[in-house]
Formats: sequence, structure tokens, C-alpha cells
Amino acid sequence: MNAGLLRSSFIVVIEAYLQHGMLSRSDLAALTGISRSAITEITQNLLDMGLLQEFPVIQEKQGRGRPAVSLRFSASHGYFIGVSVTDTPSLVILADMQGNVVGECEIPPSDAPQKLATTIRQAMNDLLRRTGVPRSRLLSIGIAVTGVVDENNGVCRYSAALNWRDVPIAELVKKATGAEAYVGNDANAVAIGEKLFGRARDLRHFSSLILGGNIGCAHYIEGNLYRGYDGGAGEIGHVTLDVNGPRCRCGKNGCLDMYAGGTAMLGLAKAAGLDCQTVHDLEGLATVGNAKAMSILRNGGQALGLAVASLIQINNPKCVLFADVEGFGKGIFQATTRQVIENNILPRFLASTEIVFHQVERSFLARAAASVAAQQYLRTGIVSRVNGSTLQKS
Amino acid sequence: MNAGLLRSSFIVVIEAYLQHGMLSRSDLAALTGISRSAITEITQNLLDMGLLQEFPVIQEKQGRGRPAVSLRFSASHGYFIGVSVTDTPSLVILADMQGNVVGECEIPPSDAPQKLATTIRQAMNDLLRRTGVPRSRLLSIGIAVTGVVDENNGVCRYSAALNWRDVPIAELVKKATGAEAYVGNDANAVAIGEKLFGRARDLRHFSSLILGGNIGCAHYIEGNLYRGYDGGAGEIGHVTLDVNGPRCRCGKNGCLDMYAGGTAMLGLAKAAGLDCQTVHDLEGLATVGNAKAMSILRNGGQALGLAVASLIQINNPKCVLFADVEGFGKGIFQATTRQVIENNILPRFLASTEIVFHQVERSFLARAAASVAAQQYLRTGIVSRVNGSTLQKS
DNA sequence: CCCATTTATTTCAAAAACGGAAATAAATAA
DNA sequence: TTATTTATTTCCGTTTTTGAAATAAATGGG
Repeated sequence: MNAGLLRSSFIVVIEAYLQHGMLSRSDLAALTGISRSAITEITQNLLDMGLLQEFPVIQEKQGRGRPAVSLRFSASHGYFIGVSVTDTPSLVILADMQGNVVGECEIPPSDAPQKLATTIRQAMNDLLRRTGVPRSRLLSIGIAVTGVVDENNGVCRYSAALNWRDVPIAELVKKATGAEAYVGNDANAVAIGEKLFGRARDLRHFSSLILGGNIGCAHYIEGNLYRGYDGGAGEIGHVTLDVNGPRCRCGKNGCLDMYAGGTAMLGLAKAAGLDCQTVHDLEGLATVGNAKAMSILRNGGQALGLAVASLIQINNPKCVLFADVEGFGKGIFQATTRQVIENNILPRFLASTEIVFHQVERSFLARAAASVAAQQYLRTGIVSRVNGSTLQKS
Repeated sequence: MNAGLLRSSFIVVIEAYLQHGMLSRSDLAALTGISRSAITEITQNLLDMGLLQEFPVIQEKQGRGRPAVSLRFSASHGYFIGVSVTDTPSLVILADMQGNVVGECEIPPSDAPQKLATTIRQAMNDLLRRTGVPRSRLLSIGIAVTGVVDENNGVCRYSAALNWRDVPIAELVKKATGAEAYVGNDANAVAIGEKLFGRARDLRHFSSLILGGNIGCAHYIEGNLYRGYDGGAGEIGHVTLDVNGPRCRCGKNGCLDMYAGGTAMLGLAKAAGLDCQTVHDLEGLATVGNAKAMSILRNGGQALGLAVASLIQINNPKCVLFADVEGFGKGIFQATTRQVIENNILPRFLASTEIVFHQVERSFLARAAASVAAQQYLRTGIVSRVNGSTLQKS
């Protein structure tokens, strides 16, 4: 399966950092079962290559003996480009290893994959020049796409939003830029972003949802993104809530997307004669007491709440993270969702499950895309470096 | 974390067999990335200890070169006792390493844990005597319990059916019998049973459901039982289907159990004046055209179908296995469930997801319990043996 | 302030595990 | 029968890992 396999303890250690973020050598030894002596050597190598960095901990609750020194990925070890082709206009960002956005740049929307690749090259050069990051420190490029993605082969199988079918976008971008490129479904990218760079850094079990035109969802299970048997996990948007509900473009009736998707809600608002261009406007109307707006948002929240309640009881995540990219804010939609969740899960889940809504910055999805690149680099790309010059006998 | 850690390749190989059932040395090398030479040595050790056995394959589609010889766990390496305290009267079975039931024995229902432990000892002795299996070959005891179970500590936290709270049943049984004992939630046990001994031997992603008085559910993800963040995964029985539905004993309304649980359906039947003691009777009435019976079963199937459709779209399992312990048979309930599932999942899931109903034998749950013991033995119990006499330098 | 205690990390030699190349085995196709 | 193909084993050198002892860096108590 693996040709020149990276020695296994190395992988184990990197995985541990991917899953836990920050760990002392002692933690590592305890967690992985590798002896402390071996841990010393491995971390020394990783420190030498600049991947890990000692982190001066000021722990309030310092115990008795010598304090442990924590290690984590070094922010400046390398940089990643993240591209979100989900929204329009698309955004390209440059992030470091810890997910700090060091530069961003807007690119015009473009449906033609080849043209997109060229645009990304320009954006990349632009960002590197502006930030002064040398090309050699750019490790890889991550692309988040709405739709069905074959992440192993870097192909977007189908995207309704972009009108793509079987587009080998990773390869196109690699050819255009000369950098390794990876694609991911946007919902998966968000989950990876929350794990590596966001609010889920030390969670091993969580689900994340994007509240956008449609509802995207992905799960982390046992510290790893769970893609499902054939990559289809997370299709919560098409959970049926009412078999007699409105027809969805998927052909079924009463899908969650038809109630809680931004697109659907705006459609309902328009049909009800409301004057609003965005979900934010709709929330605004609800705030001033517009009954129709309130009803639409409440129904949406109710639907989302029920679907997420099912998710919680089926999968028992530690946390459910909602990323509000649409602009709901702290309004009636969010309040209803939370309440319906709480009313429809068993008490023991109520006590142990965190529900977190957060409004996200414009760069959120692009940053998520960068996290895909970072994760891939850490999982596979790094092998070449380790086998290369740095690791040879000290 | 692990004191005398078993060398890692050993664990990897055993895990590979737990997850794949039957593998040749070549398969193993490809799957694990371990070199063929190492695989030869490891499998030799496992063969020597009698854990693995070469399996004379008569492969129809034999290729060109030397045929691979498959290995799998040796059925006679050891035996396990499985106890199902879920149903009444409880059943105790003796199974070999491949899940063949070599002896079974009924025990009277008993709510008192201490008494149960004593009864299990008697049953154990009885089974060993009757089958001629020497005590030394009995590796461990598995107990499946309905309710909330702390599987790490062997404690049943709460079981409404048995009226137990914080019962350290594993320890009680261990003291009574002198054998290592493990407890598992019955739904989890069924999933493990399907994986190790049943219809899921070579599936890495599946969910299994028990259709009994209530609906139990558990998931295998990436080849491992997924218990959730705090052991609560699989509570599909309390998925809300209708917020205005009948009140469940959990305090919520319209839970799946209230429509598709055997107990609830029989209650509805009784309320409708139908004369039936079992779900099987109810199906019988439906078969001869009784409208009320048909309606109850159809509603139940509809509810179950919707909940499972959600499960499929959220988790994308390869297969959903229904274990019919209640006696529905191939009736209207099953047909409706299947149809509703098919109508409420996206086409791509319809193509890739197997839905399997199977009626199970009386010994099914006890066998599942034995599989819990077998899995625990393979994961942890075996360490002592390997570190012991057998593995020393050849 | 010094010393015993505690916990973390490193050092170093011995042992174990692992990989690579070549040999051997067991089949099929010609 | 021989060439070819794939699986498995053998052999040997090297890398990795471990275990025990040493060292480091803190706290708490005289």
C-alpha cells in the first residue's frame, strides 16, 4: 500500500498532533504507548525540521515536578494557499501552519476550471509577493468546492453550483501553479478547518454544519474526518422532515434544505411578498415583528433543530458547530434551532452536548480550504521531506 | 497508557483480522504496510500460539502464480461464554472463536445481579461438562445487557428493563466464575456479533438495528464499533418523528420507539381491541387483511424507514442490518420500512447502500454477547499470552 | 536557602523489529 | 516440460525501540 513507508512512529506522532493540537513529550508517550526515549528522538527530529515548536507554557495549575514543555506545529514551518470556490466572488488566502491568515485576495467568479487555475496562479504570486513569503515555504494549495468531490483523486465529480462535472481541478491547479494541490468538499473542509485551526482543536468527536444556501455537514469521529463508506456522509440537507413537504430539487419531498437552507427561505420570503435580498434582511424583518418572516425563520429553525437532534442521538458528538455564513446572526432562527434541539434529545445528551453557533468571517471557507492543504501535507506530503535530507542520522 | 505494550505490528495484524476476517500474508502486507518478511514472522508466531489457522482456500478465480493461503482466527483456539440478560428467560451459550455455538443452556430470569452471577457459574460448568471443553480453553465471558453500560469498567449504569443501577456485573461474574468477564450494551453487542461472527464480517462501515420491544442501534465506522463521545451513539429509538406525537417514557413526544418498537405496537394493537400477544400475531392479522393491524404496522414501518433514511444520509454506511428478534417476519412492517427508506434517500445512496433484514435465532443475542468477550480477548486479553511463554524467541 | 521529592526529559547500550534482496514454492500457460 | 507469475520464506544488516540510569527543573518543608 505504501511504497517507501514513513516509519510508523513518525506517523503516529504527527497524527497525535493532528488530533490533539498541543502535547508534551510525556503526553505523547502516554497517548501513543511509544517509549519516552523514542519520543525524545522523534520530537527532536521534528523540531530540527521545524515542523514542531516548543511552546512556552504558563500553566496556572503547575504540579509538583519538572514542568512538561508542550509542543505543537510551528506556525512558520510553512504556508498554504486556500481557495474557496464556493461563494462568489471567490476568495484566495495565504495561511500559516496554525491557520493565521497572513494575506487574502479576491478573485472574480469563474466557472471555467482552466481559467480558475490560471487565476489562482496569479493570486498565489500576488499573495507571496505582498506578504514576502518565499515560494519555497509554500507547501501546498487547498481548494474547497461545493458538490461531490473525489478527494483521493482531486476530482470534482459534480457541482450544481459551479456547473462542473468530473473536473480534475487539483491537477489543473497543480499544473498552473507548480504546487501540490488538493480539493475537498466544502462541508468537509469546514470540519477540517474547525479541527486544525478553529473551535474544535481539541475535540475528537464533533459535527460541523455550514448554514448557507444549503445545509452542509461533516463529522469528526475518533479524531478523524469521517467521510462515510463512499464519501457521502453528512448529507443532512436531504434528511426528510415531512414526506408531504415541498418538493426538493433532489426529487424527494420535505428535505431539510427546503426549510432551513438560505436559498429556500429567501424563496419563501419572496413568495410571501417580503422585500429581502439576504437572510440577514429576513432576520431584520422578523426582529421588527413581521409575522411572515418570523414564521419562515421559525419553521427553518424547527426543521434544522429536529434534524440535528436526530444527528446527536444517532452519533453522540461532543459538540455541534454551526458556521453561519449566510448572516442569520443571533436571531429567531438560531434561537429556535437551539431550543428545538434541546427539546428533542434525551436529557443525558442535553447535558453532554455542546451546541455552538458562530458567525464566520469572510475568509472562513478559504481558511478551511487551506486547512485541507495543511492536513494533506501533514499526512502525506511530509513523507518526502522526512525521507529527504533532514532526517538522516544526526 | 499501556504498561507492557504488545509490540505494535502484532496489534496491527490482529486488528486487521478483526476488521477483515480472513487475509493472506500478502493481503496483510499490502493492507498494513508491514514488510512481507515481518508478516511471515508475525503470522508464524500467531500460528504457533494457535490463534490463527491456515485456511485451505478453494478459490474459483485462481490467478497465475502461487496461490495465496488465507489465514483466519482458529475456531478452536478458545471458547467464550455469552450471556444475554436482555430477554427472558436468559440464555447462556458457549461459542468458539468463529462464533459457532457449541452448547446452550437456558437460565431462569433473575433480577438480582448476585444471583445471576451464581447462575452463570452453574451454567458455565454445565456447558463445559456437556461439551467436553476443558476449563483452560474458556477464555472469557461476555454479557449483553439492555441499558446504559460503562463498558470500560464493566458496570451497568442503568437498566430500566432489569431494574439495575450501577451494577458492577462484570466483577460479580468474574468473582463467581473465576473467568474474565465483560459487559456490553445489547445493541453494541449485536453490532460486534455481526462483525465478528455474522453478516458484517467484511464490512467496515455498517449500522445494525435490533427490532425488539424497543429499537436498538449501533454503528461500525472504519472497522471499529463507534460508541460516540460518551458512549451514547445509536439512540435512534428516541429520534423525534413528530413533535406532536404520543408521549414516550423518556418524556419527549413522537419518538421512533413509540411507533416502531414492539412494545408500543402491541400497546396500540391492544388499544385497538386486537387480539394478539406478539408482533408475529399482529403481522398475522395484517396478512389476513385486518385494517387496524395493517395501519399499526405500516405506521411503524414508515417511522422506522424515515429514521433509517436519516441515518443513511447522515452516516453513509455500506449496509444497514436489521435483526428481527421480535418476529415481524417478511410482512408488511418490513416491506414498508424498506420502501420508505428507498423513497427517502438520495439516488446515490439508494445505489450504494444495502438494506438487510434477517430473522435471528434464539441464541442470537447470547452469541452477540460472546462476540463481545471474543473481541475484548483479542484486543486486550491476548497481550498476557503473547508476553508469556509462547512468543519468546524461536 | 538547602534538600528531599516529584515529574519530565535525555542518554546510552542492548535487544528487538524491520526491511531488502535473493531464494524457494506453488500454481498456470504455452 | 519450461517459462512465467505470484506468494512466502530465509538471511542478514540496519534501524528503531526499549529499559534503566542519569539529568533537569520545578515545589514544599525545614
